[in-house]
Amino acid sequence: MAIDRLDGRLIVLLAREPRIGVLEASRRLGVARGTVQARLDRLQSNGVIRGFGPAVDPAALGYPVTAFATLEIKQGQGADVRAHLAGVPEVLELHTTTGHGDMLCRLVARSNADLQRVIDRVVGFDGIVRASTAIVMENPVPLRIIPLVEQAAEDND
Amino acid sequence: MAIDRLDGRLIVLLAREPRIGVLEASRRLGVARGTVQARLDRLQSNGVIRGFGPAVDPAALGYPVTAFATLEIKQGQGADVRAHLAGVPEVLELHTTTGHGDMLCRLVARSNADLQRVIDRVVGFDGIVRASTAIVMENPVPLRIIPLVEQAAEDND
DNA sequence: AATCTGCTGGTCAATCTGTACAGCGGATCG
DNA sequence: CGATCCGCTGTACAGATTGACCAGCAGATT
Repeated sequence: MAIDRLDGRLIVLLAREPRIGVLEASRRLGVARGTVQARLDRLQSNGVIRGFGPAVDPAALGYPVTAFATLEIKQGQGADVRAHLAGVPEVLELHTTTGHGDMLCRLVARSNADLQRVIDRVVGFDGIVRASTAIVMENPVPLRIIPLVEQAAEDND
Repeated sequence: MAIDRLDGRLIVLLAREPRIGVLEASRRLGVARGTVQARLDRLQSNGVIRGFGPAVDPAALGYPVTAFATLEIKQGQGADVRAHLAGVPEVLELHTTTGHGDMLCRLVARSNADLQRVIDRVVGFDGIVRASTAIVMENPVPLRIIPLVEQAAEDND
């Protein structure tokens, strides 16, 4: 669970250059190949590394518009709303939260006009009382993990 | 840019089982290995697939609390605020948006108490006028891309 | 009809993977 | 203090995969 500096360096290295294999990683880190293999196995069974899936860019797929929608849900309808939203491909992510809204979801669309269609589909469901949408203009910090990994590696060192 | 069914199947296959190589993928898809290689190359230079970095779980790293903060920014301070937030490891993602707030960021923390520290650090900056935070309780739909890829593959087929 | 493009099925050498082993140093424990 | 455990090193091996080619072929384009 707690990662040490070597784990941190390994993760950062893999994040920066995913194509290098275990052997090359061991060379870069200055440790034996078996060590890297053991660390990787451990990190994966720990769940620290969930996998190495391809990072797909929705924009390149033809969905350049991103938005966040805050949804207010009718009491007791949570499960139904979740199931409904899970069925919409443009819903990339859904959270239930504290605070003003009850749920927060990330949407993508083919254009601003298309976003209207997506929102209609998202909110056109009985359990949803109200929705407010914020369209993303810029993304100054894309989803990242390296700084956190470095932080965690130093804390647990 | 537009992906066809084979691209879609390839991406989905890789997303589901990242460890399989080009050879195994070609077997599963029933095409020649060279074809898979060519498709992969194309998808990567298109930017559809940005890479194969490790998917790190912040919770397993010791950061089980996630929150979204909506920030209101003083006019003209955007760039400074961005730089400030980019320097906070617990800020995993930052967007500028339309709507009530001006920015939306995703935070993680070691605990609810620790979240206070993170928020203080985030909002303790001159350009930030107001912040409202929503703590994530559940994550019914974790960040996903497969349904969108399938959608895109069928549209452009 | 000539061209292009993308896919096929095959080859090659080079590399990497998974697995195993013995040795070694540091830390833990009775 | 000595025994033991654990993680890392360095090495070995067979088997699989990779990247790079190639000629042939079918469908679409010009």
